[in-house]
Amino acid sequence: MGVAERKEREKEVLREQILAAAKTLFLEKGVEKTSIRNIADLIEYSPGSIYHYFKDKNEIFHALHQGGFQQLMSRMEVLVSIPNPMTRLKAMGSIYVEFALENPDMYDLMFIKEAPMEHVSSSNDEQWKEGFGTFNFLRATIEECIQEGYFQGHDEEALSFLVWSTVHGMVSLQIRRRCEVVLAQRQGTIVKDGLNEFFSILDKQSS
Amino acid sequence: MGVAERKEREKEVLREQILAAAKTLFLEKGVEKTSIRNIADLIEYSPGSIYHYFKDKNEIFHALHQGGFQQLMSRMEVLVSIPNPMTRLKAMGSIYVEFALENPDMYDLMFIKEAPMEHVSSSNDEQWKEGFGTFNFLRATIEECIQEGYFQGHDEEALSFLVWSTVHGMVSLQIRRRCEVVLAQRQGTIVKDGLNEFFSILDKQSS
DNA sequence: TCTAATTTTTAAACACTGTTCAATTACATT
DNA sequence: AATGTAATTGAACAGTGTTTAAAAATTAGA
Repeated sequence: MGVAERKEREKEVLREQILAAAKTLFLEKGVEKTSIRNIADLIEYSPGSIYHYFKDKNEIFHALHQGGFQQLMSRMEVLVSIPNPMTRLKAMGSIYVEFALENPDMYDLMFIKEAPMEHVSSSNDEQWKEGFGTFNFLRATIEECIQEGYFQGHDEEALSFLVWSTVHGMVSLQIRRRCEVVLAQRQGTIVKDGLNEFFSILDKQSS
Repeated sequence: MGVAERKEREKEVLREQILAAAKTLFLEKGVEKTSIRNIADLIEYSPGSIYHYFKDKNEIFHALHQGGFQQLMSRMEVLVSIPNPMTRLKAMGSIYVEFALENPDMYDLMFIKEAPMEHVSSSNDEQWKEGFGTFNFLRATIEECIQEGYFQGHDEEALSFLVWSTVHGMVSLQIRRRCEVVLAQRQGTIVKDGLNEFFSILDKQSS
Protein backbone atom coordinates (compact mmCIF):
# COMPACT_ATOMS: atom_id res chain seq x y z
CA MET A 1 0.00 0.00 0.00
CA GLY A 2 1.65 3.22 -1.14
CA VAL A 3 -0.83 5.29 0.82
CA ALA A 4 1.57 6.32 3.51
CA GLU A 5 4.10 7.24 0.86
CA ARG A 6 1.59 9.33 -1.06
CA LYS A 7 0.52 11.14 2.11
CA GLU A 8 4.15 11.72 2.94
CA ARG A 9 4.60 13.18 -0.51
CA GLU A 10 1.55 15.41 -0.17
CA LYS A 11 2.79 16.59 3.18
CA GLU A 12 6.10 17.42 1.56
CA VAL A 13 4.29 19.43 -1.13
CA LEU A 14 2.57 21.60 1.44
CA ARG A 15 5.83 21.96 3.34
CA GLU A 16 7.45 23.25 0.16
CA GLN A 17 4.51 25.57 -0.43
CA ILE A 18 4.96 27.06 3.01
CA LEU A 19 8.67 27.43 2.37
CA ALA A 20 8.10 29.07 -1.02
CA ALA A 21 5.55 31.48 0.40
CA ALA A 22 7.82 32.27 3.35
CA LYS A 23 10.74 32.89 1.03
CA THR A 24 8.70 35.23 -1.15
CA LEU A 25 7.54 37.23 1.84
CA PHE A 26 10.86 37.14 3.71
CA LEU A 27 12.69 38.49 0.70
CA GLU A 28 9.96 41.00 0.02
CA LYS A 29 9.31 42.44 3.46
CA GLY A 30 11.99 40.91 5.65
CA VAL A 31 11.75 38.10 8.18
CA GLU A 32 10.70 40.28 11.07
CA LYS A 33 7.89 41.98 9.20
CA THR A 34 6.49 38.77 7.78
CA SER A 35 3.88 37.17 9.99
CA ILE A 36 2.72 33.58 10.11
CA ARG A 37 -0.69 34.93 9.12
CA ASN A 38 0.86 36.51 5.99
CA ILE A 39 2.33 33.16 4.99
CA ALA A 40 -0.93 31.37 5.74
CA ASP A 41 -2.89 33.90 3.68
CA LEU A 42 -0.62 33.42 0.68
CA ILE A 43 -1.05 29.64 0.58
CA GLU A 44 -4.71 29.91 1.59
CA TYR A 45 -4.43 27.91 4.79
CA SER A 46 -5.11 28.86 8.38
CA PRO A 47 -2.23 30.14 10.52
CA GLY A 48 -2.46 27.13 12.82
CA SER A 49 -1.77 24.70 9.98
CA ILE A 50 1.76 25.94 9.58
CA TYR A 51 2.58 24.71 13.05
CA HIS A 52 1.97 21.16 11.90
CA TYR A 53 4.80 21.46 9.40
CA PHE A 54 7.22 23.68 11.32
CA LYS A 55 7.80 23.92 15.04
CA ASP A 56 7.91 27.72 14.87
CA LYS A 57 8.90 30.67 12.71
CA ASN A 58 12.58 30.00 13.35
CA GLU A 59 12.37 26.54 11.85
CA ILE A 60 11.08 28.09 8.63
CA PHE A 61 13.95 30.56 8.72
CA HIS A 62 16.47 27.75 9.14
CA ALA A 63 15.09 25.71 6.29
CA LEU A 64 15.57 28.67 3.94
CA HIS A 65 18.95 29.43 5.47
CA GLN A 66 20.12 25.97 4.46
CA GLY A 67 18.78 26.39 0.93
CA GLY A 68 20.82 29.56 0.55
CA PHE A 69 24.05 27.73 1.28
CA GLN A 70 23.21 25.15 -1.33
CA GLN A 71 22.69 27.91 -3.90
CA LEU A 72 25.99 29.58 -3.07
CA MET A 73 27.79 26.25 -3.07
CA SER A 74 26.48 25.38 -6.52
CA ARG A 75 27.71 28.70 -7.87
CA MET A 76 31.16 27.85 -6.55
CA GLU A 77 31.30 24.63 -8.55
CA VAL A 78 32.65 26.32 -11.67
CA LEU A 79 35.79 27.15 -9.70
CA VAL A 80 37.17 23.62 -9.76
CA SER A 81 38.18 24.17 -13.37
CA ILE A 82 40.56 26.99 -12.41
CA PRO A 83 43.95 25.44 -11.75
CA ASN A 84 45.83 28.51 -10.47
CA PRO A 85 44.87 28.94 -6.81
CA MET A 86 45.31 32.73 -6.79
CA THR A 87 43.11 33.14 -9.87
CA ARG A 88 40.65 30.78 -8.23
CA LEU A 89 40.71 32.77 -4.99
CA LYS A 90 39.88 35.98 -6.82
CA ALA A 91 37.13 34.31 -8.85
CA MET A 92 35.73 32.99 -5.58
CA GLY A 93 35.60 36.53 -4.25
CA SER A 94 33.79 37.72 -7.36
CA ILE A 95 31.22 34.92 -7.15
CA TYR A 96 30.66 35.57 -3.47
CA VAL A 97 30.09 39.29 -4.00
CA GLU A 98 27.94 38.63 -7.04
CA PHE A 99 25.76 36.19 -5.13
CA ALA A 100 25.39 38.64 -2.26
CA LEU A 101 24.45 41.61 -4.43
CA GLU A 102 22.08 39.60 -6.62
CA ASN A 103 20.35 38.01 -3.63
CA PRO A 104 20.78 40.62 -0.91
CA ASP A 105 17.91 39.37 1.19
CA MET A 106 19.01 35.76 1.02
CA TYR A 107 22.54 36.85 1.88
CA ASP A 108 21.14 38.85 4.76
CA LEU A 109 19.31 35.76 5.91
CA MET A 110 22.45 33.65 5.72
CA PHE A 111 25.17 35.90 7.11
CA ILE A 112 23.79 39.02 8.71
CA LYS A 113 20.45 38.42 10.34
CA GLU A 114 20.28 37.70 14.00
CA ALA A 115 19.29 34.07 14.20
CA PRO A 116 19.06 31.56 17.02
CA MET A 117 22.43 29.93 16.44
CA GLU A 118 22.24 27.73 19.51
CA HIS A 119 19.88 25.53 17.54
CA VAL A 120 22.64 25.31 15.01
CA SER A 121 25.58 24.22 17.12
CA SER A 122 23.55 21.58 18.93
CA SER A 123 21.63 20.22 15.96
CA ASN A 124 22.60 17.85 13.22
CA ASP A 125 26.02 18.67 11.82
CA GLU A 126 24.94 17.52 8.35
CA GLN A 127 22.74 20.60 8.10
CA TRP A 128 25.87 22.70 8.05
CA LYS A 129 27.77 20.73 5.48
CA GLU A 130 27.13 23.46 2.94
CA GLY A 131 28.27 26.44 4.98
CA PHE A 132 31.13 24.44 6.38
CA GLY A 133 32.00 23.14 2.94
CA THR A 134 32.18 26.57 1.31
CA PHE A 135 34.52 27.87 3.99
CA ASN A 136 36.68 24.77 3.77
CA PHE A 137 36.91 25.26 0.02
CA LEU A 138 38.25 28.76 0.71
CA ARG A 139 40.74 27.33 3.20
CA ALA A 140 41.92 24.72 0.75
CA THR A 141 42.40 27.36 -1.94
CA ILE A 142 44.42 29.57 0.38
CA GLU A 143 46.44 26.58 1.51
CA GLU A 144 47.30 26.01 -2.15
CA CYS A 145 48.21 29.68 -2.54
CA ILE A 146 50.62 29.40 0.37
CA GLN A 147 52.17 26.27 -1.13
CA GLU A 148 52.75 28.17 -4.37
CA GLY A 149 54.61 30.93 -2.54
CA TYR A 150 51.88 33.48 -1.91
CA PHE A 151 51.17 34.81 1.60
CA GLN A 152 54.54 33.97 3.07
CA GLY A 153 54.56 33.66 6.84
CA HIS A 154 50.77 33.73 7.11
CA ASP A 155 48.51 31.44 9.09
CA GLU A 156 46.14 29.67 6.73
CA GLU A 157 43.15 29.64 9.08
CA ALA A 158 43.37 33.24 10.25
CA LEU A 159 44.05 34.42 6.72
CA SER A 160 41.02 32.56 5.41
CA PHE A 161 38.92 34.25 8.04
CA LEU A 162 40.39 37.61 7.01
CA VAL A 163 39.58 37.06 3.34
CA TRP A 164 36.05 35.96 4.13
CA SER A 165 35.65 38.97 6.42
CA THR A 166 36.81 41.35 3.72
CA VAL A 167 34.20 40.35 1.16
CA HIS A 168 31.55 39.91 3.83
CA GLY A 169 32.34 43.36 5.20
CA MET A 170 31.90 45.06 1.84
CA VAL A 171 28.64 43.42 0.91
CA SER A 172 27.14 43.70 4.38
CA LEU A 173 27.91 47.41 4.63
CA GLN A 174 26.24 47.78 1.25
CA ILE A 175 23.24 45.61 2.08
CA ARG A 176 22.64 47.25 5.42
CA ARG A 177 23.11 50.62 3.72
CA ARG A 178 25.97 52.02 5.73
CA CYS A 179 27.67 53.47 2.65
CA GLU A 180 24.91 55.83 1.69
CA VAL A 181 25.72 58.64 4.07
CA VAL A 182 29.46 58.38 3.67
CA LEU A 183 29.87 57.37 0.04
CA ALA A 184 26.77 58.79 -1.57
CA GLN A 185 28.26 59.72 -4.92
CA ARG A 186 29.62 56.29 -5.93
CA GLN A 187 27.02 54.11 -4.26
CA GLY A 188 26.56 51.87 -7.26
CA THR A 189 30.16 50.90 -7.88
CA ILE A 190 31.84 51.05 -4.50
CA VAL A 191 31.68 47.32 -3.77
CA LYS A 192 33.12 46.36 -7.16
CA ASP A 193 35.76 49.07 -6.80
CA GLY A 194 36.60 47.87 -3.31
CA LEU A 195 36.88 44.30 -4.56
CA ASN A 196 39.30 45.41 -7.26
CA GLU A 197 41.42 47.19 -4.66
CA PHE A 198 41.42 43.90 -2.77
CA PHE A 199 42.51 41.96 -5.86
CA SER A 200 45.25 44.48 -6.43
CA ILE A 201 46.51 43.92 -2.88
CA LEU A 202 46.29 40.14 -3.28
CA ASP A 203 48.40 40.34 -6.43
CA LYS A 204 51.20 41.92 -4.43
CA GLN A 205 51.33 38.94 -2.07
CA SER A 206 53.60 36.76 -4.19
CA SER A 207 56.94 38.39 -3.37
CA MET B 1 11.70 83.77 35.69
CA GLY B 2 13.74 80.64 35.22
CA VAL B 3 10.60 78.52 35.21
CA ALA B 4 10.61 77.71 31.52
CA GLU B 5 14.29 76.87 31.79
CA ARG B 6 13.71 74.60 34.75
CA LYS B 7 10.88 72.83 32.99
CA GLU B 8 13.05 72.47 29.93
CA ARG B 9 15.72 70.95 32.14
CA GLU B 10 13.26 68.58 33.76
CA LYS B 11 12.03 67.53 30.36
CA GLU B 12 15.60 66.84 29.34
CA VAL B 13 16.07 64.70 32.46
CA LEU B 14 13.13 62.50 31.57
CA ARG B 15 14.34 62.29 27.99
CA GLU B 16 17.68 61.05 29.26
CA GLN B 17 15.93 58.61 31.56
CA ILE B 18 14.04 57.16 28.63
CA LEU B 19 17.26 56.94 26.65
CA ALA B 20 19.11 55.26 29.51
CA ALA B 21 16.32 52.75 30.05
CA ALA B 22 16.09 52.07 26.32
CA LYS B 23 19.84 51.56 26.10
CA THR B 24 19.81 49.13 29.01
CA LEU B 25 17.00 47.11 27.48
CA PHE B 26 18.25 47.34 23.87
CA LEU B 27 21.67 46.06 24.86
CA GLU B 28 20.15 43.43 27.12
CA LYS B 29 17.42 41.98 24.93
CA GLY B 30 17.92 43.64 21.56
CA VAL B 31 15.99 46.45 19.91
CA GLU B 32 13.33 44.23 18.37
CA LYS B 33 12.51 42.41 21.59
CA THR B 34 12.32 45.56 23.67
CA SER B 35 8.85 47.06 23.80
CA ILE B 36 7.81 50.59 24.60
CA ARG B 37 5.97 49.12 27.55
CA ASN B 38 9.22 47.59 28.80
CA ILE B 39 10.91 50.99 28.69
CA ALA B 40 7.90 52.66 30.32
CA ASP B 41 7.86 50.05 33.10
CA LEU B 42 11.54 50.58 33.85
CA ILE B 43 11.19 54.33 34.33
CA GLU B 44 7.77 53.94 35.98
CA TYR B 45 5.83 55.98 33.44
CA SER B 46 2.97 55.05 31.17
CA PRO B 47 3.72 53.87 27.61
CA GLY B 48 1.95 56.90 26.15
CA SER B 49 4.32 59.32 27.90
CA ILE B 50 7.26 58.18 25.85
CA TYR B 51 5.57 59.48 22.71
CA HIS B 52 5.80 63.01 24.08
CA TYR B 53 9.56 62.79 24.07
CA PHE B 54 10.17 60.66 20.99
CA LYS B 55 8.16 60.46 17.80
CA ASP B 56 8.42 56.68 17.77
CA LYS B 57 10.67 53.77 18.65
CA ASN B 58 13.00 54.57 15.76
CA GLU B 59 13.74 58.02 17.12
CA ILE B 60 14.93 56.42 20.34
CA PHE B 61 17.10 54.05 18.32
CA HIS B 62 18.62 56.95 16.40
CA ALA B 63 19.41 58.95 19.50
CA LEU B 64 21.42 56.02 20.86
CA HIS B 65 22.94 55.40 17.44
CA GLN B 66 24.33 58.92 17.48
CA GLY B 67 25.71 58.49 20.99
CA GLY B 68 27.62 55.43 19.83
CA PHE B 69 29.41 57.40 17.13
CA GLN B 70 30.44 59.99 19.68
CA GLN B 71 31.92 57.24 21.86
CA LEU B 72 33.86 55.72 18.99
CA MET B 73 35.02 59.14 17.82
CA SER B 74 36.34 60.01 21.26
CA ARG B 75 38.33 56.78 21.37
CA MET B 76 39.92 57.76 18.08
CA GLU B 77 41.23 61.02 19.52
CA VAL B 78 44.43 59.47 20.86
CA LEU B 79 45.43 58.75 17.27
CA VAL B 80 46.29 62.37 16.45
CA SER B 81 49.52 61.93 18.41
CA ILE B 82 50.76 59.22 16.05
CA PRO B 83 52.74 60.92 13.28
CA ASN B 84 53.37 57.92 11.03
CA PRO B 85 50.21 57.36 8.97
CA MET B 86 50.72 53.60 8.60
CA THR B 87 51.21 53.15 12.33
CA ARG B 88 48.18 55.34 12.84
CA LEU B 89 46.11 53.30 10.37
CA LYS B 90 46.90 50.09 12.21
CA ALA B 91 46.18 51.67 15.59
CA MET B 92 42.88 52.85 14.17
CA GLY B 93 42.04 49.27 13.21
CA SER B 94 42.88 48.07 16.69
CA ILE B 95 40.72 50.73 18.34
CA TYR B 96 37.84 49.98 15.99
CA VAL B 97 37.96 46.25 16.70
CA GLU B 98 38.42 46.87 20.41
CA PHE B 99 35.40 49.15 20.51
CA ALA B 100 33.29 46.65 18.61
CA LEU B 101 34.22 43.67 20.79
CA GLU B 102 33.88 45.61 24.04
CA ASN B 103 30.51 47.06 23.03
CA PRO B 104 29.10 44.43 20.69
CA ASP B 105 25.51 45.50 21.12
CA MET B 106 26.26 49.16 20.58
CA TYR B 107 28.32 48.23 17.53
CA ASP B 108 25.44 46.12 16.32
CA LEU B 109 23.15 49.10 16.74
CA MET B 110 25.53 51.35 14.81
CA PHE B 111 26.70 49.20 11.90
CA ILE B 112 24.73 45.99 11.61
CA LYS B 113 21.13 46.42 12.70
CA GLU B 114 18.49 47.05 10.13
CA ALA B 115 17.47 50.64 10.67
CA PRO B 116 15.32 53.09 8.76
CA MET B 117 18.12 54.89 6.98
CA GLU B 118 15.83 57.06 4.88
CA HIS B 119 15.31 59.16 7.99
CA VAL B 120 19.04 59.54 8.03
CA SER B 121 19.77 60.76 4.53
CA SER B 122 16.95 63.26 4.58
CA SER B 123 17.42 64.58 8.10
CA ASN B 124 19.88 67.07 9.51
CA ASP B 125 23.38 66.39 8.27
CA GLU B 126 24.83 67.56 11.57
CA GLN B 127 23.51 64.37 13.15
CA TRP B 128 25.94 62.46 11.04
CA LYS B 129 28.99 64.53 11.70
CA GLU B 130 30.37 61.80 13.91
CA GLY B 131 29.94 58.85 11.58
CA PHE B 132 30.99 60.94 8.65
CA GLY B 133 33.90 62.34 10.62
CA THR B 134 35.28 58.95 11.63
CA PHE B 135 35.26 57.72 8.05
CA ASN B 136 36.86 60.93 6.81
CA PHE B 137 39.57 60.51 9.41
CA LEU B 138 40.27 57.08 7.92
CA ARG B 139 40.33 58.57 4.44
CA ALA B 140 42.74 61.31 5.48
CA THR B 141 45.04 58.73 7.08
CA ILE B 142 45.05 56.57 3.97
CA GLU B 143 45.62 59.66 1.84
CA GLU B 144 48.72 60.33 3.95
CA CYS B 145 49.82 56.72 3.56
CA ILE B 146 49.61 57.06 -0.21
CA GLN B 147 51.59 60.29 -0.10
CA GLU B 148 54.30 58.50 1.84
CA GLY B 149 54.57 55.80 -0.79
CA TYR B 150 52.26 53.09 0.51
CA PHE B 151 49.45 51.66 -1.60
CA GLN B 152 50.87 52.63 -4.96
CA GLY B 153 48.32 52.90 -7.73
CA HIS B 154 45.36 52.62 -5.37
CA ASP B 155 42.25 54.76 -5.26
CA GLU B 156 42.01 56.44 -1.89
CA GLU B 157 38.23 56.28 -1.57
CA ALA B 158 37.76 52.67 -2.65
CA LEU B 159 40.73 51.61 -0.54
CA SER B 160 39.29 53.34 2.50
CA PHE B 161 36.05 51.48 1.96
CA LEU B 162 37.99 48.22 1.66
CA VAL B 163 39.86 48.81 4.92
CA TRP B 164 36.68 49.72 6.74
CA SER B 165 34.98 46.65 5.28
CA THR B 166 37.77 44.38 6.44
CA VAL B 167 37.54 45.30 10.11
CA HIS B 168 33.77 45.56 9.94
CA GLY B 169 33.59 42.13 8.34
CA MET B 170 35.61 40.48 11.06
CA VAL B 171 33.78 41.98 14.00
CA SER B 172 30.35 41.56 12.45
CA LEU B 173 30.93 37.88 11.67
CA GLN B 174 32.01 37.49 15.28
CA ILE B 175 29.13 39.51 16.75
CA ARG B 176 26.51 37.76 14.66
CA ARG B 177 28.17 34.46 15.54
CA ARG B 178 28.97 33.17 12.09
CA CYS B 179 32.38 31.86 13.18
CA GLU B 180 31.11 29.38 15.73
CA VAL B 181 30.23 26.57 13.36
CA VAL B 182 33.22 27.02 11.12
CA LEU B 183 35.94 28.12 13.52
CA ALA B 184 34.82 26.60 16.78
CA GLN B 185 38.24 25.80 18.20
CA ARG B 186 39.76 29.29 18.11
CA GLN B 187 36.63 31.33 18.70
CA GLY B 188 38.19 33.62 21.25
CA THR B 189 41.23 34.75 19.28
CA ILE B 190 40.17 34.61 15.65
CA VAL B 191 39.38 38.32 15.28
CA LYS B 192 42.69 39.40 16.82
CA ASP B 193 44.52 36.81 14.72
CA GLY B 194 42.72 38.00 11.63
CA LEU B 195 43.59 41.60 12.42
CA ASN B 196 47.24 40.65 12.75
CA GLU B 197 47.13 38.94 9.36
CA PHE B 198 45.68 42.18 8.03
CA PHE B 199 48.47 44.22 9.60
CA SER B 200 51.01 41.87 8.12
CA ILE B 201 49.52 42.42 4.67
CA LEU B 202 49.43 46.19 5.17
CA ASP B 203 53.12 46.15 6.08
CA LYS B 204 53.89 44.68 2.67
CA GLN B 205 52.24 47.61 0.90
CA SER B 206 55.24 49.95 0.97
CA SER B 207 57.22 48.46 -1.89
C1' DT C 1 -20.21 -0.37 2.62
C1' DC C 2 -20.40 1.30 7.21
C1' DT C 3 -18.04 2.47 11.22
C1' DA C 4 -14.06 3.54 13.98
C1' DA C 5 -9.57 5.58 14.28
C1' DT C 6 -6.38 8.84 12.69
C1' DT C 7 -4.72 12.75 10.57
C1' DT C 8 -5.33 17.40 8.94
C1' DT C 9 -7.33 21.82 9.32
C1' DT C 10 -9.56 25.38 11.46
C1' DA C 11 -11.20 29.22 14.37
C1' DA C 12 -10.94 31.13 18.62
C1' DA C 13 -8.28 32.50 22.38
C1' DC C 14 -4.04 34.18 24.97
C1' DA C 15 -0.61 37.26 25.83
C1' DC C 16 1.97 40.13 23.65
C1' DT C 17 3.43 44.29 20.27
C1' DG C 18 3.64 49.76 18.44
C1' DT C 19 0.89 53.55 18.38
C1' DT C 20 -3.04 56.93 19.00
C1' DC C 21 -6.09 59.69 21.59
C1' DA C 22 -9.63 61.50 24.62
C1' DA C 23 -9.73 62.34 29.33
C1' DT C 24 -7.51 63.35 33.50
C1' DT C 25 -4.10 65.41 36.41
C1' DA C 26 -0.52 68.81 37.61
C1' DC C 27 1.11 73.13 37.40
C1' DA C 28 2.36 78.21 36.19
C1' DT C 29 0.39 82.62 35.12
C1' DT C 30 -2.98 86.10 35.55
C1' DA D 1 -8.78 81.33 43.19
C1' DA D 2 -9.62 80.74 38.30
C1' DT D 3 -7.76 79.91 33.93
C1' DG D 4 -4.96 78.05 30.38
C1' DT D 5 -1.31 75.05 29.23
C1' DA D 6 1.55 71.20 29.37
C1' DA D 7 2.33 66.46 31.01
C1' DT D 8 0.45 62.06 31.93
C1' DT D 9 -2.58 58.42 31.78
C1' DG D 10 -5.20 54.27 30.52
C1' DA D 11 -8.06 52.48 27.26
C1' DA D 12 -8.48 51.25 22.59
C1' DC D 13 -6.96 49.66 17.83
C1' DA D 14 -4.86 46.72 14.85
C1' DG D 15 -1.40 43.86 14.61
C1' DT D 16 1.98 39.87 16.29
C1' DG D 17 3.54 34.46 17.55
C1' DT D 18 1.68 30.55 19.44
C1' DT D 19 -1.60 27.10 21.67
C1' DT D 20 -5.57 24.33 21.76
C1' DA D 21 -10.07 22.28 21.57
C1' DA D 22 -13.16 21.26 18.23
C1' DA D 23 -14.36 20.15 13.48
C1' DA D 24 -13.56 18.22 9.10
C1' DA D 25 -11.43 15.06 6.06
C1' DT D 26 -9.32 10.93 5.20
C1' DT D 27 -7.89 6.22 5.95
C1' DA D 28 -8.26 1.38 7.66
C1' DG D 29 -10.69 -2.41 9.38
C1' DA D 30 -14.83 -5.43 9.74
